[in-house]
Amino acid sequence: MKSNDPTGTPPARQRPAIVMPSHVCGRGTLKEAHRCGMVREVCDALWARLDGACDGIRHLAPRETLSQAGDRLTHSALLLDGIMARYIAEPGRDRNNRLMVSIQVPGDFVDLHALPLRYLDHDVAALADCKIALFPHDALTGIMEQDAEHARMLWRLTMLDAAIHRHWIYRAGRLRALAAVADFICEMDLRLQACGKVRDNRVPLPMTSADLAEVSGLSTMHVGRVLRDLREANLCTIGDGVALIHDREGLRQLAGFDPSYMYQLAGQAEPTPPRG
Amino acid sequence: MKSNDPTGTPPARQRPAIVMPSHVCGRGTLKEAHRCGMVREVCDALWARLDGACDGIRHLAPRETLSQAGDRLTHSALLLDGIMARYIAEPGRDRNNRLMVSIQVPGDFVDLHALPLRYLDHDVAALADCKIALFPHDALTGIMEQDAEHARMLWRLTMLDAAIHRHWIYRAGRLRALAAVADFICEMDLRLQACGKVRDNRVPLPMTSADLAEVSGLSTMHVGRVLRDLREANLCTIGDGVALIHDREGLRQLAGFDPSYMYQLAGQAEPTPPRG
DNA sequence: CGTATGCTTGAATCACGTCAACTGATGTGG
DNA sequence: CCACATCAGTTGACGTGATTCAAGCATACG
Repeated sequence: MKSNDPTGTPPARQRPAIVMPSHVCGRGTLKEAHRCGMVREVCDALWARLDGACDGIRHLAPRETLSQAGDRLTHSALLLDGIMARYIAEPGRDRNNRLMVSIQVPGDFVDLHALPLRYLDHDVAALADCKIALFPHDALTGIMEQDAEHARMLWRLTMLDAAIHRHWIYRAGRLRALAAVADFICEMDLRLQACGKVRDNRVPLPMTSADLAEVSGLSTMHVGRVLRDLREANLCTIGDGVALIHDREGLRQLAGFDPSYMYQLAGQAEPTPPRG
Repeated sequence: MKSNDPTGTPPARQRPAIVMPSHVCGRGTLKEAHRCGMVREVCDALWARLDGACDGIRHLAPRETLSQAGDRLTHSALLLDGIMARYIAEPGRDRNNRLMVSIQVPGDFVDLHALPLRYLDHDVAALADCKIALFPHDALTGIMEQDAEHARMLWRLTMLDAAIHRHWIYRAGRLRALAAVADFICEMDLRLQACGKVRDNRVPLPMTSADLAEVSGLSTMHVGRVLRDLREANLCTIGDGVALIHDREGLRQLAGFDPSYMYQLAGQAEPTPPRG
């Protein structure tokens, strides 16, 4: 299967894009507990249809690769538990020079954009132990054909992803190291709150300094300095798979954080669009 | 109308989101010449439907704003001629600290993502004189309802946009000033080639150093230094609204440019996904 | 017990930002 | 016609934020 490859030799091309579900599935696979975070937006009817379309649950080990750039994909995955990341590694697939372009939390579709695109421009991998639900593209196409409102919602989910992409461009282009890391923590805080993972200001964040470097485009060592500064400023303590938020307001102020780019997740009422 | 406001006073909220078409339109508005660049992907049937759905052509002056973050949008626009940009300006709408998160060339839908999102997280403005075709969201929804294949194609167009977003994240996070600007030029070269705007290696690029600074997250003056370096390295000469490519291969090598993130636009055959 | 992995620290270097002054082209009103 | 303003581009000096390299030190794991 597509695990991380310690031999360093690139996996042969034409790797089987076939997914091996660990269970045979069908109606009743998706629990109400899985309807968290971004996927909370879908209506009951669509959720029921997705439940019927799901044809597998799969577990991923930490650092395990789900798909690579260029793989022909036949399924898309909803992240049920854990945390996953998407990487661009140009040129020549240099592992040490890749950048994280997206991160997914429970309730996110990890690679729904592969439905209209058929293959992706980036790699998808698990950061921690993960559980995903698999949906054949044929079944998703069927859902789109039967109800345009459902098609619009699936589209919308990928557009919320794109809105986050834009914010990441802004972060990388305009924010300094300290503000950039603070901004990322604020985003993860909010997104993990939305799927009920934050208790007592403890944000579960199974990422090393090296992971944060791949998010922010900084060097690992400078990330370490930034984390120390955030800790000494009594804003938050990051490490051991947890971000402990000491001063949420201070952290947001430092980052200049405005959550409106996350639309519903920011907790705003739809009819009154945010204004700066 | 929503022009750039020299008085400095922000336009009153609840600005009319109503678009004033300069012509009354209908079938026959879209010419075959407008089917260039990204929109070349749409099939004849969808193109005909879009033609029927178009309810206005609008001209924009350089620097004129089409819409601002938070505006409730009722139309989406296809760029027929000119060049447009999308900006994030946090916090507090500081014009001098905004970043360009996207750029649109003829054949791009400028704000199709507003259809599932209803309002946007960023501003949209013209860089040069522009001509856009307007499509009411209701009519686009009608197209989606009638043919799921068309819905999938509209979705796909926005996902190609998102793929470019991801590359911009990569550029901002991983590339140094020289490589980043070179990379941007390579992208514009390719995209403007795809809409037939490049003749004799002259890429029409109506952007100032300040615009390029807003693309790359650099200061205006450092952009100036980078442009000088590119010129003295005999790679390309940028200025006066034109990028003159002297050595396309050298430029791509400097940037580490791999166009596969632009999918069809990169000129690859669909059945053989690109591999690095 | 040795060997990764993850975090830390310090010093040297470099890339980029900032400030200020200057040029040349364009436009405007008297 | 000239005086003046504006804007795009350029240059040089200087400050600083981030990278890089090297070394040290835990913990976890074979």
